Amino acid sequence: MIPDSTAPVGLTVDVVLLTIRSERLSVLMVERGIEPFAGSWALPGGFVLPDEDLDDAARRELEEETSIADALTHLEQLATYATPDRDPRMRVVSVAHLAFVPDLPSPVAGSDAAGARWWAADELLYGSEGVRLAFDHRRILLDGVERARSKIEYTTLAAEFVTEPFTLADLRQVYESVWGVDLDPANFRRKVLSTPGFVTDTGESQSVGRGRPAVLYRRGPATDLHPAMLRPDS
Amino acid sequence: MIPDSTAPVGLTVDVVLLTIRSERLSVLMVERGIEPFAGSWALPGGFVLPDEDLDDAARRELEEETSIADALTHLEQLATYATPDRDPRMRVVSVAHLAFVPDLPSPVAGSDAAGARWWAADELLYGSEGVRLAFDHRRILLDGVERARSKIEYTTLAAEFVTEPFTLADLRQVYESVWGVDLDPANFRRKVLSTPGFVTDTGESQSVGRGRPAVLYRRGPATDLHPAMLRPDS
DNA sequence: CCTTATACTGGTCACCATGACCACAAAGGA
DNA sequence: TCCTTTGTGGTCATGGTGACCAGTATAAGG
Repeated sequence: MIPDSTAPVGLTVDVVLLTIRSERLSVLMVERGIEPFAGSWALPGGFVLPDEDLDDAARRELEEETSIADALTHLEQLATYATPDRDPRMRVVSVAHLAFVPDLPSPVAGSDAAGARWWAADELLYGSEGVRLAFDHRRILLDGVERARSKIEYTTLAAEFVTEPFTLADLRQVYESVWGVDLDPANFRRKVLSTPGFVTDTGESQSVGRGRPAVLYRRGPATDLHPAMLRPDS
Repeated sequence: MIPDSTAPVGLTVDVVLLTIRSERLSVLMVERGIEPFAGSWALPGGFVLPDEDLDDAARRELEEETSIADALTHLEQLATYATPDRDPRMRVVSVAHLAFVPDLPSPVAGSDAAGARWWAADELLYGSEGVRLAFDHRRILLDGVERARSKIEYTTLAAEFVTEPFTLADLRQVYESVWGVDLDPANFRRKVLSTPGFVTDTGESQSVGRGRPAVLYRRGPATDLHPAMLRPDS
């Protein structure tokens, strides 16, 4: 019971910060300037301070490295990664977190790290280019994307990806980008409006160029979807 | 980036091991013999060895403390708890795991710890008796039970709670115990049998006293339920 | 100015899963 | 031999969904 046979371990947090950019699910990454994995892209994160809670550390690191000062309305724990050799320097246990923000909450400027930018998730995960991810961050990113895909099925968290006010097409675009499918506009509308508290009508409408103007909505008080939004096969 | 400002942290695993005993959802607990929290009940667990993976540590601790040698067919990570003052001795980060076993896989004998026994989950969580739980293990247990409740909705993991061969009544009892509801036998049967690969028919049947004998089944190859098993309101 | 393309809105219809039942079968116990 | 109990098989109404169609409201183009 006494930790005499335990090696020193480092405790870190990493954040999978997702958004929708140009109709694509995107993730914030930081280019590493030092070894190991210098030049590779890593999830924003870092060591947890003494007496600091995990979610506090996640928010602080996001602020320091990427100046995303936006109060993250949703930050949840994703999973913990502790494979002994995942960091060549020492044993490091990383508690990964998952967060959603609307498109372009801030232009990722004034960053502490060498460089921070948004990457399209599938480009980073399945792109043929020689993009290199640090540590086991590819696995973490895979788990984060999968968690996001299932979370928007049975919660209203998809609305965290859009700025208020938004149209039902905006919200539908979130589902289509995260799931990688096309949804029928009419059926999607019926589903969202039949869920009490998912969105609230503002009465106003907006035209974005071609097509009939769409009614504008805001996020409603509901947090769960019963029954869930069904994800099409492919 | 360099961990110079980090305090030493201890890394532990804790396991929420659930089963069904006497038609009640039950959890394996260990009585602590030493301070802190001597005399309180704790989840089985302990420190992770150097170069040891988290799930290996969880299996080893379960073996050491409770002699549950059964190869756990399902052991999943639950969540990580790292509140700075959760252990009065030092900062300890605990990665909680969740596992399901059939009723009475072994009588919890030859235990390393002072005492290990099964507790009915609701008795431990909401009982009026003066049962004391160590550390933040009440919160971990709450999260584990909630995870189990939702997991059996959309996976076939409920079958991990029964010994083969089993009747549909046995499987239904799992859902009723975990969810705390009553299910219609006929509708439950239709749902299970209409899900390909949930269970496989053995052709044999068994009589357990009163009532018509029930057909015996084994676990099928399916792992997911589409659509999910619906949990009644209350 | 009129036509066309585009996209949001509103509706119908068939299908499927489900909940609430009902009836029968097959065992044990009084 | 009832009678109770429990598993099995079925019907029926309801609600959510996918597929589809029609109408409306805007911008772009001739």
